[in-house]
Amino acid sequence: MAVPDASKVRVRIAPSPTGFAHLGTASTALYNALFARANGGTFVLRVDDTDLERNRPEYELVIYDALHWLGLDWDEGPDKGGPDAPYRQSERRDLYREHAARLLGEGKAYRCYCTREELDAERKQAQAEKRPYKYSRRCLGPDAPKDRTEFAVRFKVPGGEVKFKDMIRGDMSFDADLIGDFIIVKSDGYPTYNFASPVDDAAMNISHVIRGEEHLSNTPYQLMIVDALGYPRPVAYAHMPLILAKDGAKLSKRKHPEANLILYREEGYLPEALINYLALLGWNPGTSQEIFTFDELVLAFSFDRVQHAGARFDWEKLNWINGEYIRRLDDEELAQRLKPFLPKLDDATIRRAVPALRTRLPKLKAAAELLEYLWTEPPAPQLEPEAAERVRAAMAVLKELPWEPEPIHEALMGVVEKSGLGPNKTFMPVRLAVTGKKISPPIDYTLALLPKDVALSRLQRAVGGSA
RNA sequence: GGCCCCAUCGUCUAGUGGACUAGGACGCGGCCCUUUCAAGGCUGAGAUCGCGGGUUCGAAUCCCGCUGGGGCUACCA
Repeated sequence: MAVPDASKVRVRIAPSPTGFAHLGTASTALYNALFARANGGTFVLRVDDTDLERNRPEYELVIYDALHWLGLDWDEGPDKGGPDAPYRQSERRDLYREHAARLLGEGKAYRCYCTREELDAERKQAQAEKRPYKYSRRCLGPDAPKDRTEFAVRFKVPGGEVKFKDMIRGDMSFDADLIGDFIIVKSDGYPTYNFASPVDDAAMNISHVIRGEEHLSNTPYQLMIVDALGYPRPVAYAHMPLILAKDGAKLSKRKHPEANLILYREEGYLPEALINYLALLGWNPGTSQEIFTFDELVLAFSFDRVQHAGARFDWEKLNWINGEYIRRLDDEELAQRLKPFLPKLDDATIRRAVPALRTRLPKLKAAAELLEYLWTEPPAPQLEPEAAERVRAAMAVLKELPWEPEPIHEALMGVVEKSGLGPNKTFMPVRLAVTGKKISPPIDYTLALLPKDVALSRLQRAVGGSA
């Protein structure tokens, strides 16, 4: 084991490979990464795969992929190795077994042969009598069931007061007399979360435990394990406010699509925009700055400006931030990022479209709707005679033009002027004829992006007749 | 039920006893710009600071109670 060095900042995240990359994991990873970077520390990724039912090895990739996309990179992990390898809890079972044996040997833990049914009955009984439930310690006494072979290991909770420091909430204190003896090793031989986590944190010299608020009440459990094992406790904890759904409920993957990180990439949110939004959910810089690069966040972030209450997720604000980031991208960069969302278009066309797209995209995927007319044949519009006349006038000048936005713009303005009518009297029927929609990029771009012959034939078709 | 955390515009938040007729951002309304849609500029509405008691000359800010929300209380993490 590495020599503990209290001055060194080491933080970790410990996601479970359930086949789903959760928004909360990104949020926690972000705060850990920020803290590590700000303190010249190390960011560890540990895979918490102790639930045989739910976890699949191949699901690790889903998490790596999402975190990489967000640019949240770790220094040590199952895929990278490191001084405290292995970083997969399923591969650290000897360590947990060893520690459980030690606790067992010292009388700080004991085998529990109770069945789930018996335990359920105990719990229901307590509930019926309106008394707080704690395990009865049956297996510690003379009533312990004999001739059974399957057992779990329980930690013998010493009771008393458990105190610790939370960087967000200050001094915390829990009454451990209220905590029943909890299971640390399941009957399948795997450790439970509240055992594996503190053992690993100690073994990996984790200095600061930064995680979601749902773990606040777990902390006394884990601290008792650390103490019983004689390890130094982490320097401090930080329990981040939860991200809530729009309706104020906890984000669940079943009910709330926004819980799924993959969705953001698919919809065309920029990773740096999501990071920015996540940072602002539950934290604020104390200034009016809203847009932050990662490096700026490293400098500005501090736990004492973290909110204590859960924060609701808001698509509108995310869309705004994402739009801000999109508008700030230069042409080439925006074209590159747009490519996956416009598979039907060649690079040159995308590049030509970019200036017309920039201020119109709350997310990259919106480009597809705006440019759909380039790869689909729109229905021919029904034009009023007056509108058809405008289209004919436009066609007349368009025919002789170099096919670029500027000349198209100038020529069309000439047509508008001659008509003595508002520009929209000409532009809207042209737009309708070419795209089939009332909304499109500016008309000069709308036309120029289409091959000239295609554009003209659509106009011709709209006024009745062939080209 | 028990324990713990929390509570300011619809949402994210500023605010740490007097500068608060409670500020900003998103969203929403209006106006301007304009070629549709955006973007941009200006502007407006929107919170009796969850409720009730205290403390104080004075409370969004401190204390107590209540209510409401969330978490933990699993051989899930």
